[in-house]
Amino acid sequence: MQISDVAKAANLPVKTVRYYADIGLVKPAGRTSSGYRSYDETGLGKLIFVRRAREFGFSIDECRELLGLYEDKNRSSADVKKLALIRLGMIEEKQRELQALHDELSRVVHACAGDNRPNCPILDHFR
Amino acid sequence: MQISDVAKAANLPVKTVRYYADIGLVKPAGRTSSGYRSYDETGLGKLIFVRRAREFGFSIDECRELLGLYEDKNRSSADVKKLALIRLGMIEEKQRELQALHDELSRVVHACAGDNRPNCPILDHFR
DNA sequence: ATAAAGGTTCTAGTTAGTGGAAGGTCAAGG
DNA sequence: CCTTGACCTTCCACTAACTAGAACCTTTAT
Repeated sequence: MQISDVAKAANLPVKTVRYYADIGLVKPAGRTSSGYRSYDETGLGKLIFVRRAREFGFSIDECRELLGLYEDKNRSSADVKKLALIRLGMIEEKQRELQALHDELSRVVHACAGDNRPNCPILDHFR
Repeated sequence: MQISDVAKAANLPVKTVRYYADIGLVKPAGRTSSGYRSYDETGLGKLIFVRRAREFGFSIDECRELLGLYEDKNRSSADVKKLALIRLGMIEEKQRELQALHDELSRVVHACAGDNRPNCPILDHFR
Protein backbone atom coordinates (compact mmCIF):
# COMPACT_ATOMS: atom_id res chain seq x y z
CA MET A 1 0.00 0.00 0.00
CA GLN A 2 1.25 3.44 -0.72
CA ILE A 3 0.71 6.40 1.54
CA SER A 4 -2.67 7.57 0.25
CA ASP A 5 -4.08 4.05 0.63
CA VAL A 6 -3.16 3.69 4.29
CA ALA A 7 -4.13 7.28 4.95
CA LYS A 8 -7.60 6.58 3.59
CA ALA A 9 -7.87 3.25 5.40
CA ALA A 10 -6.76 4.76 8.71
CA ASN A 11 -8.85 7.88 8.16
CA LEU A 12 -5.88 10.20 8.54
CA PRO A 13 -4.56 12.95 6.25
CA VAL A 14 -1.60 11.91 4.09
CA LYS A 15 0.42 14.75 5.60
CA THR A 16 -0.15 13.34 9.05
CA VAL A 17 0.95 9.84 8.04
CA ARG A 18 4.11 11.32 6.56
CA TYR A 19 4.58 13.31 9.75
CA TYR A 20 4.23 10.19 11.87
CA ALA A 21 6.87 8.53 9.69
CA ASP A 22 9.19 11.55 10.06
CA ILE A 23 9.02 11.53 13.84
CA GLY A 24 9.48 7.77 13.89
CA LEU A 25 6.08 7.02 15.40
CA VAL A 26 4.83 4.75 12.61
CA LYS A 27 7.43 4.03 9.98
CA PRO A 28 6.59 2.51 6.60
CA ALA A 29 7.57 -1.13 6.05
CA GLY A 30 9.90 0.05 3.29
CA ARG A 31 10.39 2.18 0.23
CA THR A 32 9.84 1.43 -3.43
CA SER A 33 12.74 1.79 -5.84
CA SER A 34 11.52 5.29 -6.61
CA GLY A 35 11.45 6.25 -2.96
CA TYR A 36 7.72 5.94 -2.27
CA ARG A 37 6.81 4.86 1.24
CA SER A 38 5.15 1.45 1.30
CA TYR A 39 3.02 0.22 4.17
CA ASP A 40 1.84 -3.24 5.16
CA GLU A 41 -1.05 -4.38 7.35
CA THR A 42 0.98 -3.94 10.51
CA GLY A 43 1.68 -0.30 9.66
CA LEU A 44 -1.97 0.27 8.88
CA GLY A 45 -2.95 -1.33 12.18
CA LYS A 46 -0.60 0.97 14.05
CA LEU A 47 -1.92 4.04 12.28
CA ILE A 48 -5.48 3.13 13.18
CA PHE A 49 -4.34 2.42 16.73
CA VAL A 50 -2.64 5.82 16.94
CA ARG A 51 -5.62 7.67 15.49
CA ARG A 52 -7.91 6.12 18.07
CA ALA A 53 -5.50 6.77 20.92
CA ARG A 54 -5.12 10.40 19.76
CA GLU A 55 -8.90 10.75 19.76
CA PHE A 56 -8.76 9.64 23.37
CA GLY A 57 -6.48 12.55 24.08
CA PHE A 58 -3.26 10.58 24.40
CA SER A 59 -0.28 12.69 23.36
CA ILE A 60 2.14 11.58 20.66
CA ASP A 61 4.60 10.55 23.37
CA GLU A 62 1.94 8.54 25.15
CA CYS A 63 1.04 6.93 21.83
CA ARG A 64 4.67 6.01 21.44
CA GLU A 65 4.56 4.38 24.87
CA LEU A 66 1.28 2.62 24.12
CA LEU A 67 2.64 1.39 20.79
CA GLY A 68 5.55 -0.04 22.71
CA LEU A 69 3.17 -1.94 24.98
CA TYR A 70 1.08 -2.94 21.98
CA GLU A 71 4.15 -4.46 20.39
CA ASP A 72 5.68 -5.90 23.51
CA LYS A 73 4.56 -9.47 24.01
CA ASN A 74 5.53 -9.28 27.66
CA ARG A 75 3.55 -6.16 28.50
CA SER A 76 1.15 -6.38 31.38
CA SER A 77 -2.32 -4.97 31.14
CA ALA A 78 -1.54 -3.12 34.39
CA ASP A 79 0.86 -0.83 32.52
CA VAL A 80 -1.81 0.06 30.02
CA LYS A 81 -4.45 0.55 32.67
CA LYS A 82 -2.17 2.91 34.55
CA LEU A 83 -1.82 5.14 31.50
CA ALA A 84 -5.53 4.99 30.79
CA LEU A 85 -6.46 5.88 34.36
CA ILE A 86 -4.18 8.90 34.34
CA ARG A 87 -5.84 9.98 31.11
CA LEU A 88 -9.29 9.42 32.60
CA GLY A 89 -8.39 11.59 35.56
CA MET A 90 -7.28 14.34 33.23
CA ILE A 91 -10.53 14.14 31.31
CA GLU A 92 -12.51 14.43 34.53
CA GLU A 93 -10.45 17.42 35.63
CA LYS A 94 -11.06 19.06 32.28
CA GLN A 95 -14.77 18.37 32.61
CA ARG A 96 -14.91 20.11 35.98
CA GLU A 97 -13.06 23.16 34.61
CA LEU A 98 -15.31 23.31 31.60
CA GLN A 99 -18.38 23.10 33.79
CA ALA A 100 -17.22 26.00 35.96
CA LEU A 101 -16.43 28.01 32.85
CA HIS A 102 -19.79 27.19 31.33
CA ASP A 103 -21.69 28.19 34.44
CA GLU A 104 -19.93 31.52 34.77
CA LEU A 105 -20.11 32.48 31.10
CA SER A 106 -23.72 31.34 30.94
CA ARG A 107 -24.55 33.51 33.93
CA VAL A 108 -23.04 36.67 32.46
CA VAL A 109 -24.52 35.99 29.02
CA HIS A 110 -27.99 35.76 30.49
CA ALA A 111 -27.44 38.96 32.43
CA CYS A 112 -26.74 40.74 29.15
CA ALA A 113 -29.62 42.43 27.36
CA GLY A 114 -27.96 41.97 23.97
CA ASP A 115 -29.44 45.17 22.64
CA ASN A 116 -27.94 48.31 21.18
CA ARG A 117 -27.12 50.01 24.40
CA PRO A 118 -23.42 50.32 25.16
CA ASN A 119 -23.97 49.01 28.67
CA CYS A 120 -22.80 45.38 28.78
CA PRO A 121 -22.56 43.11 31.82
CA ILE A 122 -20.25 40.73 29.97
CA LEU A 123 -17.56 43.31 29.45
CA ASP A 124 -18.13 44.70 32.93
CA HIS A 125 -17.59 41.22 34.26
CA PHE A 126 -14.20 41.00 32.64
CA ARG A 127 -13.11 44.29 34.09
CA MET B 1 4.32 51.26 36.82
CA GLN B 2 7.00 49.15 35.27
CA ILE B 3 6.42 45.77 33.75
CA SER B 4 6.85 43.61 36.85
CA ASP B 5 4.36 45.77 38.74
CA VAL B 6 1.55 45.39 36.19
CA ALA B 7 2.43 41.76 35.69
CA LYS B 8 1.99 41.15 39.38
CA ALA B 9 -1.18 43.23 39.57
CA ALA B 10 -2.72 41.48 36.56
CA ASN B 11 -1.50 38.10 37.71
CA LEU B 12 0.35 37.40 34.47
CA PRO B 13 3.98 36.42 33.85
CA VAL B 14 6.24 39.31 32.84
CA LYS B 15 7.08 37.43 29.64
CA THR B 16 3.42 37.30 28.72
CA VAL B 17 2.93 41.03 29.27
CA ARG B 18 5.94 41.69 27.06
CA TYR B 19 4.50 39.30 24.49
CA TYR B 20 1.14 41.11 24.52
CA ALA B 21 3.03 44.36 23.94
CA ASP B 22 5.00 42.80 21.06
CA ILE B 23 1.89 41.60 19.26
CA GLY B 24 0.19 44.93 19.85
CA LEU B 25 -2.56 43.54 22.06
CA VAL B 26 -1.83 45.69 25.11
CA LYS B 27 0.84 48.29 24.53
CA PRO B 28 2.51 50.19 27.37
CA ALA B 29 1.54 53.84 27.84
CA GLY B 30 5.14 54.78 27.05
CA ARG B 31 8.80 54.13 27.67
CA THR B 32 11.20 55.63 30.18
CA SER B 33 14.31 57.39 28.93
CA SER B 34 16.21 54.16 29.41
CA GLY B 35 13.70 52.20 27.35
CA TYR B 36 11.71 50.54 30.12
CA ARG B 37 8.03 49.96 29.32
CA SER B 38 5.77 52.02 31.57
CA TYR B 39 2.12 51.21 32.15
CA ASP B 40 -0.76 53.23 33.51
CA GLU B 41 -4.07 52.18 35.07
CA THR B 42 -5.69 51.78 31.64
CA GLY B 43 -3.02 49.34 30.54
CA LEU B 44 -3.38 47.41 33.76
CA GLY B 45 -7.15 47.29 33.26
CA LYS B 46 -6.72 45.90 29.79
CA LEU B 47 -4.28 43.26 30.96
CA ILE B 48 -6.68 42.10 33.65
CA PHE B 49 -9.47 42.14 31.08
CA VAL B 50 -7.41 40.02 28.68
CA ARG B 51 -6.40 37.55 31.36
CA ARG B 52 -10.03 37.00 32.30
CA ALA B 53 -11.15 36.70 28.70
CA ARG B 54 -8.34 34.18 28.03
CA GLU B 55 -9.49 32.16 31.03
CA PHE B 56 -12.88 32.04 29.36
CA GLY B 57 -11.24 30.46 26.36
CA PHE B 58 -11.31 33.47 24.09
CA SER B 59 -8.41 33.42 21.63
CA ILE B 60 -5.95 36.29 21.35
CA ASP B 61 -7.76 37.46 18.21
CA GLU B 62 -11.09 37.37 19.99
CA CYS B 63 -9.53 39.30 22.86
CA ARG B 64 -8.39 41.87 20.35
CA GLU B 65 -11.96 42.15 19.12
CA LEU B 66 -13.35 42.34 22.64
CA LEU B 67 -10.80 45.00 23.57
CA GLY B 68 -11.98 46.97 20.58
CA LEU B 69 -15.56 46.78 21.84
CA TYR B 70 -14.37 47.55 25.35
CA GLU B 71 -12.75 50.72 24.06
CA ASP B 72 -15.41 51.68 21.56
CA LYS B 73 -17.92 53.99 23.18
CA ASN B 74 -20.45 53.16 20.46
CA ARG B 75 -20.31 49.40 20.86
CA SER B 76 -23.57 47.62 21.39
CA SER B 77 -23.90 44.89 23.96
CA ALA B 78 -25.34 42.72 21.16
CA ASP B 79 -21.89 42.48 19.55
CA VAL B 80 -20.40 41.25 22.78
CA LYS B 81 -23.23 38.84 23.45
CA LYS B 82 -22.83 37.35 19.99
CA LEU B 83 -19.17 36.55 20.67
CA ALA B 84 -19.98 35.16 24.09
CA LEU B 85 -22.77 32.94 22.77
CA ILE B 86 -20.50 31.48 20.09
CA ARG B 87 -17.98 30.74 22.80
CA LEU B 88 -20.66 29.18 24.99
CA GLY B 89 -21.71 26.92 22.12
CA MET B 90 -18.12 25.82 21.67
CA ILE B 91 -17.83 25.01 25.35
CA GLU B 92 -21.01 22.93 25.21
CA GLU B 93 -19.76 21.07 22.14
CA LYS B 94 -16.48 20.36 23.90
CA GLN B 95 -18.41 19.12 26.93
CA ARG B 96 -20.39 16.66 24.81
CA GLU B 97 -17.20 15.36 23.17
CA LEU B 98 -15.49 15.02 26.50
CA GLN B 99 -18.46 13.14 27.92
CA ALA B 100 -18.46 10.65 25.04
CA LEU B 101 -14.71 10.21 25.43
CA HIS B 102 -15.05 9.74 29.15
CA ASP B 103 -17.79 7.13 28.81
CA GLU B 104 -15.90 5.10 26.27
CA LEU B 105 -12.53 5.22 28.02
CA SER B 106 -14.19 4.51 31.35
CA ARG B 107 -15.91 1.48 29.88
CA VAL B 108 -12.72 -0.04 28.51
CA VAL B 109 -10.75 0.77 31.65
CA HIS B 110 -13.26 -1.12 33.76
CA ALA B 111 -13.15 -4.05 31.38
CA CYS B 112 -9.41 -4.31 32.00
CA ALA B 113 -8.16 -6.61 34.72
CA GLY B 114 -5.05 -4.52 35.23
CA ASP B 115 -2.99 -7.50 36.16
CA ASN B 116 0.17 -9.00 34.78
CA ARG B 117 -1.40 -10.91 31.96
CA PRO B 118 -0.62 -9.61 28.50
CA ASN B 119 -4.29 -9.71 27.56
CA CYS B 120 -5.62 -6.16 27.65
CA PRO B 121 -9.07 -4.98 26.55
CA ILE B 122 -7.85 -1.36 26.34
CA LEU B 123 -5.28 -2.09 23.70
CA ASP B 124 -7.68 -4.46 21.95
CA HIS B 125 -10.18 -1.68 21.86
CA PHE B 126 -7.79 0.62 20.02
CA ARG B 127 -7.07 -2.01 17.42
C1' DA C 1 3.85 12.82 -25.87
C1' DT C 2 1.77 14.81 -22.40
C1' DA C 3 -1.24 15.74 -18.71
C1' DA C 4 -3.16 14.48 -14.36
C1' DA C 5 -2.62 12.53 -10.18
C1' DG C 6 0.05 10.68 -7.30
C1' DG C 7 4.70 10.73 -4.75
C1' DT C 8 9.17 13.14 -2.58
C1' DT C 9 11.84 16.72 0.38
C1' DC C 10 12.18 21.09 2.35
C1' DT C 11 10.83 25.36 4.57
C1' DA C 12 7.82 28.02 7.11
C1' DG C 13 3.59 29.00 9.56
C1' DT C 14 0.16 28.02 13.13
C1' DT C 15 -1.14 29.16 19.00
C1' DA C 16 0.23 31.41 22.87
C1' DG C 17 3.50 31.79 24.91
C1' DT C 18 8.29 30.06 27.65
C1' DG C 19 13.35 29.73 28.36
C1' DG C 20 17.72 31.45 27.93
C1' DA C 21 21.68 34.39 26.48
C1' DA C 22 23.92 38.81 26.16
C1' DG C 23 23.82 43.06 27.74
C1' DG C 24 21.91 47.86 29.70
C1' DT C 25 20.03 50.33 34.11
C1' DC C 26 19.13 51.46 38.82
C1' DA C 27 19.39 51.69 43.94
C1' DA C 28 21.84 50.30 47.98
C1' DG C 29 25.97 49.19 50.59
C1' DG C 30 30.98 49.24 51.51
C1' DC D 1 33.65 55.20 43.34
C1' DC D 2 32.75 50.53 42.71
C1' DT D 3 30.26 46.52 42.95
C1' DT D 4 26.34 43.57 43.64
C1' DG D 5 21.80 42.16 42.71
C1' DA D 6 17.54 42.89 40.88
C1' DC D 7 15.52 44.80 37.53
C1' DC D 8 15.03 45.83 32.46
C1' DT D 9 16.01 45.33 27.19
C1' DT D 10 16.25 42.60 22.59
C1' DC D 11 16.69 38.54 20.10
C1' DC D 12 16.70 33.66 19.10
C1' DA D 13 15.13 29.13 19.77
C1' DC D 14 11.75 25.91 21.40
C1' DT D 15 7.19 23.80 22.55
C1' DA D 16 2.67 20.24 20.11
C1' DA D 17 0.98 18.37 16.35
C1' DC D 18 0.42 19.19 12.57
C1' DT D 19 -0.73 22.06 7.89
C1' DA D 20 0.40 24.76 3.63
C1' DG D 21 3.06 25.45 -0.11
C1' DA D 22 7.04 25.27 -3.30
C1' DA D 23 9.91 22.76 -6.33
C1' DC D 24 10.55 18.64 -8.24
C1' DC D 25 10.05 13.40 -9.45
C1' DT D 26 7.16 9.05 -10.83
C1' DT D 27 3.37 6.56 -12.47
C1' DT D 28 -0.56 5.85 -15.25
C1' DA D 29 -3.77 6.81 -18.79
C1' DT D 30 -5.02 8.85 -22.95
